[in-house]
Amino acid sequence: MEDVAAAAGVSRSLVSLVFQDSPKVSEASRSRVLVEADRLGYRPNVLARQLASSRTKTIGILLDDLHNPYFADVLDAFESEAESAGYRALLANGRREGERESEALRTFIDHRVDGVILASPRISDFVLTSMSKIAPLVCVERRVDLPRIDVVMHDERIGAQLVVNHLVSLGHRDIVHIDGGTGAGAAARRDWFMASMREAGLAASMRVIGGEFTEQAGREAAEQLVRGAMPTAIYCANDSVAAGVAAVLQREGISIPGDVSLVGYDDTMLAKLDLLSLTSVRQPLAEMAEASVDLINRRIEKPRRGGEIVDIAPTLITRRSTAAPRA
Amino acid sequence: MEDVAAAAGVSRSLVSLVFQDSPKVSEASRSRVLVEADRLGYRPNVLARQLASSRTKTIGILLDDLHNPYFADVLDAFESEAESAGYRALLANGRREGERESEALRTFIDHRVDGVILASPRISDFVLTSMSKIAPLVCVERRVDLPRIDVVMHDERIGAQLVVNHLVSLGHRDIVHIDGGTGAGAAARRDWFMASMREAGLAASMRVIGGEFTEQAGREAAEQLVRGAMPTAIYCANDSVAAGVAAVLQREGISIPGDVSLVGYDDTMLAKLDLLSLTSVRQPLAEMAEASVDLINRRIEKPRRGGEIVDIAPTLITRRSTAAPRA
DNA sequence: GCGTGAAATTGGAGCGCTCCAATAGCATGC
DNA sequence: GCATGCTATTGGAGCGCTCCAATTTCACGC
Repeated sequence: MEDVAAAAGVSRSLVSLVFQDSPKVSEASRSRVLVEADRLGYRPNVLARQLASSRTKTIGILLDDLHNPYFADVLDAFESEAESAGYRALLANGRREGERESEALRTFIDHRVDGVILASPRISDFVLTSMSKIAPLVCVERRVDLPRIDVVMHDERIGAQLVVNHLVSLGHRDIVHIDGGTGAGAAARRDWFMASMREAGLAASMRVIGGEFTEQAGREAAEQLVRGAMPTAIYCANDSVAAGVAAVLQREGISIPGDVSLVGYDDTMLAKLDLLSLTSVRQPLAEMAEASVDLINRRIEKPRRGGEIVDIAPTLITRRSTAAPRA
Repeated sequence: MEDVAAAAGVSRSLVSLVFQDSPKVSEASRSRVLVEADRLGYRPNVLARQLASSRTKTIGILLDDLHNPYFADVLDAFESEAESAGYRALLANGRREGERESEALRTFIDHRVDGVILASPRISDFVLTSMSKIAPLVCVERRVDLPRIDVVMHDERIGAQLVVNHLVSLGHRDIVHIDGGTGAGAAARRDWFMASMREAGLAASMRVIGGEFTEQAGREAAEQLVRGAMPTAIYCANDSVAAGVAAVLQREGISIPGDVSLVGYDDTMLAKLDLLSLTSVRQPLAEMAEASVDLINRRIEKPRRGGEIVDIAPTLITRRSTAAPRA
């Protein structure tokens, strides 16, 4: 920096201003500095810059499990949103353990990120509360009710309604939901399914099977169904579960959607696979990402604001796995 | 830091030493400092630390496409390896564009990472060369031949042999390879397939169909095969291609492995899906990660070392998609 | 020619740490 | 009692930048 300043015949401060895109630098000096910087191969040291300015222009994104294709989509949406809002994104992988997540969160804070986005975190409320005093926190897909923490959710209620209405309008009445057990958001997904069925006047014919958010759980539930009374449609807690169900049905020679319609949730890569071509609920990740970054920005400006909850409507992507039931 | 020092009745330097785990601090002072730090909620500022020490203990991991489940596995392996070697991992997403990758690499360097691991990068040799003068670079799964850049590959030759030997020992002779077109590593995969077939004395009955590393390409190739002469086994350039092939075969009522055996590559989540249960070649990611971090460490110590190439043997994971051909 | 206000530029302190050379403390042997 | 060789501590300069208040420059009107 010193050298660039000398070469351009200006002070260090001026060079600093140029690299901050300050408007109060004359065009002449600006270009002179830029030329010399380029010639000398100078690039500002991000670390020093961050230390001096105490703003890092970085947000942390904490993911739960990169093996779940859903989180790849989440990451993509949130990273590009952060980027277009002028932030650099730092990533961390919680690997499904609250303990590791807390540690990752600490690391973010040690790195002085301007804010953190937590996707379906399992961190305890206690840790969340204490961290929220240090940096703005946004929880995505987990409804926490803590003083200064914002929440972004997609609207589970609409998701359930979309699925049930779609199936009902195709003529299904006998619909089973395989739930996500104790997984994050599983309860809401199940409850809204039941509510939607009741609304559709199908309270009598609805069924719920306990599961988990995994392929394995889908297989087990499907085997149970195959041995007992098959419904005409199966609505799974997520796409992985649906993949497990599909595997069993295929093995048993039960056709999708000929004999049974199948619906997933999250619209991941799995749903798009031609082999499965799964009707699935797509979370509005882009909008959720936008809302999250916006909430962080607003909390940076006004740290003592109360916690907000933003709900965003999902959409249903219909594919070949759903059709009218056999007459 | 000042406050902690005062509270513990020592100098700032001593506090610094404690947090560096220096061995030359007396047990008494150490615990006193630690206690006070904890009481005051002091945590060292990573930024300042990095600036002052000019070592960040961070390595950058550049991935190509997080939507490809293969890269999720890669990330996992490399991140945990970096971590256990005492590094923090910074992630970036190249999104399949050389241009974006170069930029991400720049960002890493701006952040003064101690080294960068590039997974199947598309960056030009020119950029690679100039960056390699600034930070240690390791290319994974791309065989570059540049002065100070190390390379880690899995051994494509062994991969091809494993597949061909497995199929041949099951009794297959008529084997088709759907290749990855111009994708990274596709040529090697194809060439070693042909070499292995020749070695097995099957030069006459081997076939190669041009493709790409995508599900779509798999479907197209499969349709071509269905319309023409079906082989008894299909060896795909990767698991996504195999998924595409499987979709078409299923639709056509061609049974796997009854009518045709199917083999993939990379052993991703797709291969593990019960629906597909795909025999696939597993890259030794853990070993590759270990080698990469080791190469970075060694280049930090000895920057002018010549570029090394490390090859690691893959293994074959057999599942239900392969069996003896119909008599 | 001079005062004026806005625009452009500058010097220097400070961000929170590390690292080095210098110093203090302390048992050891003679 | 003192030089010796340790180990444990300390002061202060420096990492590369930003930011503020102060200063210079400049165009303008009278």
